[in-house]
Amino acid sequence: MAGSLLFFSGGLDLQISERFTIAVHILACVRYFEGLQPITSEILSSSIGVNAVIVRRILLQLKKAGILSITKGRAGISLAKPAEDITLYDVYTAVEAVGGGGLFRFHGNPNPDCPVGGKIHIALDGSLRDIQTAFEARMKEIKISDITAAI
Amino acid sequence: MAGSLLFFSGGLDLQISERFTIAVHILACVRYFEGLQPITSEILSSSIGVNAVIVRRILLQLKKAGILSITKGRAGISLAKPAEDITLYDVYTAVEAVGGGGLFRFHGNPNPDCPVGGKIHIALDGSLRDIQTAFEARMKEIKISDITAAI
DNA sequence: TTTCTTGTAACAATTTAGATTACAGGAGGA
DNA sequence: TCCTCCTGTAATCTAAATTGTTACAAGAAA
Repeated sequence: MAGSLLFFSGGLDLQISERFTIAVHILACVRYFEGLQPITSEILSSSIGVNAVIVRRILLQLKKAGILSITKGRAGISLAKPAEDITLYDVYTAVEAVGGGGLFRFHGNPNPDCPVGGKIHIALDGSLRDIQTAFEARMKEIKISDITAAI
Repeated sequence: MAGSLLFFSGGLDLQISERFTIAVHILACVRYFEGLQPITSEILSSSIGVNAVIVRRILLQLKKAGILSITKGRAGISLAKPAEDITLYDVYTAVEAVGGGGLFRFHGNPNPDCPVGGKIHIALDGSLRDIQTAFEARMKEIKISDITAAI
């Protein structure tokens, strides 16, 4: 098993974690409560039902992606742009883009000496990318405002 | 946190594991070597670069899905139908359909007393389903024969 | 300056996948 | 029929990742 190391690494990034729906929940809350009441990670935490630190970590990712504005001190969480301009794809990349692995995980050590093993990567990659692209395209069509409209 | 249990359960099935690309690799091998040489889980294991037991487990899933025919005794692994009739979606459902969770994981305990938390589920589910559908639709268009054609 | 809240480190607990060993039980050839 | 090969499957282990939790430094506003 310790034979042919591939350039692919054994890296495991899993796929879409709860972070994604949590992030959407956060944005929906911010949008909904903006102007009505101060929004803190603690409040978000209680609406979402996960630990406040988890919320803060995701908050940071959304901030880094330019989706949220955050100031310390008293309650300073707000959308950095209109909810109509934030797509689920934006949220997905903000929150999930760790290692850039995409949806699929490729097994790490196909045997290069096997006619199939040596080419499976190149033979499959294009298709996987197509699928991922279709997935992302649909995500780009759905906006945070679409979600909040249903609330 | 042990407050409001949702009907959603805390069930976590992760998403697309290596099983998927391994399964495709298996099918490509079977297709490629059929008639040329006997195919065993051991041989597949060495082409794929994962343990033979892992291969066998996936073999069973593919068999259960009606994609492969397997007999015990000597080398009896073959496609149960033409490679043109096996889509990546078939493989995906065969291998990944554990619990039927789909691509997304929903956080388990949104607060039902919060106007957002109480509705986030219903507000998001449709969109998530749309995205998943787009993903699956593209998968249905790609066949094992497309993969082997590139080998 | 005081207070609130973010930003972040450190670590435990949980979960999942894949690796490995072991072995019972068909299937087919000799 | 017997022998051998290989599948089917359980049990256990390891590694990786995610979430939960505690704790605290630092920034912003009142």
